[in-house]
Parts: sequence; structure tokens; C-alpha cells
Amino acid sequence: MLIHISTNDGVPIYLQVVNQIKYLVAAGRLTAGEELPPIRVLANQLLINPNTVARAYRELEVTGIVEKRRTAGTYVTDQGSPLARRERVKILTERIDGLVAEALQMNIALEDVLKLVEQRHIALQPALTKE
Amino acid sequence: MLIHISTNDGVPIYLQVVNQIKYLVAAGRLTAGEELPPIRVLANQLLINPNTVARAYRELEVTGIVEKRRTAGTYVTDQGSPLARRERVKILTERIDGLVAEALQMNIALEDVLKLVEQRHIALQPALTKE
DNA sequence: CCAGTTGTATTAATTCAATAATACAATTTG
DNA sequence: CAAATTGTATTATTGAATTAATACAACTGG
Repeated sequence: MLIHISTNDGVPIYLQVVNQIKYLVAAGRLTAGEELPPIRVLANQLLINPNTVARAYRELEVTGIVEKRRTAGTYVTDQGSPLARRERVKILTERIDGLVAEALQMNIALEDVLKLVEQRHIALQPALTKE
Repeated sequence: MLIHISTNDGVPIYLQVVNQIKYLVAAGRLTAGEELPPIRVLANQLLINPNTVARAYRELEVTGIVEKRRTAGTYVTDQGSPLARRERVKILTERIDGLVAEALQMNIALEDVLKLVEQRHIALQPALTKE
């Protein structure tokens, strides 16, 4: 499992796990039905406490990214007829409208907003062990 | 000074003070050059610790909303200061982080997000009549 | 001038989220 | 069926953020 934890970057460990698994799913590196490593296995691999992984998995379950089968493991959920791209774009557009409106009100130029989006995209991108 | 503090709503007291003063300034109820109540006076009025007000004032100073004249009091600054911009960008960045994270999860590419931002910017731009 | 008022500094107490240690419960067959 | 493996629950520890207690320094303004 391609996850990398950086202690002391301010982001809680469990959140790093959540975000990176989300990313893996979004990127298609983890597909529906696929089993995630058992809590203890992943914890061992990342050198973190099993409870921390458990918390991340719980978070992912609530989010609907993952499904737990008690003693049989944790699996990536069928993103249940994932929203058509158009739907996703629609949802995203609402969020963008809020952003743009606020930027306008704050008198921040479009170019600056675009730059920020790029910067934050890079910043939030989990360290990709590219291969 | 029209500020109301609600303990135990999860928002730190100093932040409540900061936000409400920001609002008062934004709403024009506090204008440039106007003096804020001395730390102890406001603390007394709100039934909170003077240090808490001090922290709020410090925050507002860093933000550029307010200016301190050591022993002569604290005054609303002439807005548009460069520091105010930094604060606005900070607020905007939080919003952008949420956007980028959601786009990642939805598997929408950065380029598409950028395009959307541009499009919506144009769409939401009020008819420009003023600089 | 100099008393009173201003913001500041230092330190401590408190609270809360994050992480960890450990024992438990369930159920699959790793 | 029993053993091994799964996630769960409970409790403790840690560290950072918030609030507080208290003493300080400096300037204003009568």
C-alpha cells in the first residue's frame, strides 16, 4: 500500500492515512471490492499505532469510501454508480461559486486565486511515490 | 461595543472577539481611526480575562485591522493595508484547500478545476462599471 | 512632573484532540 | 470445531491550544 506518513508536518497521522487512501481510490489505484490491509498490518507497515489506522478506517467508512466486514476485513466500496462526471462537476461548481464570490468580495484578483489553487493542489497532493 | 460572547459553543473566546470586531469594521460600525475600548475595559464588559482580549487585539493587529499606540490605546486602521490582504488570502486558502481536496476525491483534474474557476469568475462577475 | 492608564511578558492551569496500551468480541478459515 | 485474524472498546498518555493570574514597562495627559 503506497502510503507515506510524515510525522510533525502538523497534519494528524490518521488524517494523512484518510487523505491518501481517498486519493488512491480516486486515482483508481484502489478499486471497488479491493481489500485494504488489516489494521494491524498497515499499522505495522507505517510504524504507527493500530488505533490510529482504526480511526482512519472508521473515518473512511463514515465517508462511504470503505466498508467493513467485521472479521473479514475492510473493502473499498462500490462507489455505487459513481456520480456521472457531469454531476461531480456540478457539485464542484457550487463550491467554486462560493470561492469566486468570496474572492471578488475580498478584492482578490482571479489570477491570484488560480495561483493559489495550483499551489494548494501541489501542497495537498500526498507524496506520490511515482513509478 | 456590541460584542456578545457565548462560552462553550466551541469557538475560542479570543476568536469570537476577533471575528465580531472584524465584522463591526466590515459593516462600518467601527471606522478608521476610531479607538477600541482598552483591553481591561472590554474584558470587564465581556466578563472575560484581559489576556484574552489582549490576544484578540494582537491577532487583529497582525491582521492589519487594528493598530496599537502603546500606551495611548488601540485604533481601527485605515483599511486596505497590505497586512489585511495577507489575512484575506489566508481565509481564501482554507476554502481552496477544501475545494482541491474534493476535486481530488472526485477525480477531477487540476486543469479542469482551473478552467471552472475561470468560467465561474466570468459568470459571476457583476457588470463592471467601476474600476 | 508623576499618577494613572495603556499594552506586554511570563508563567501556570486547564482543556481537548491525537495517539497509544491493552484487553475484548466476533467469525472466518488468511 | 478451534485457532487465528478481524475490527472494537476502554482507558491512559501526551502535547498543543486556550484561558488565567500576576507582575512589568512605558507613555499620556492633567
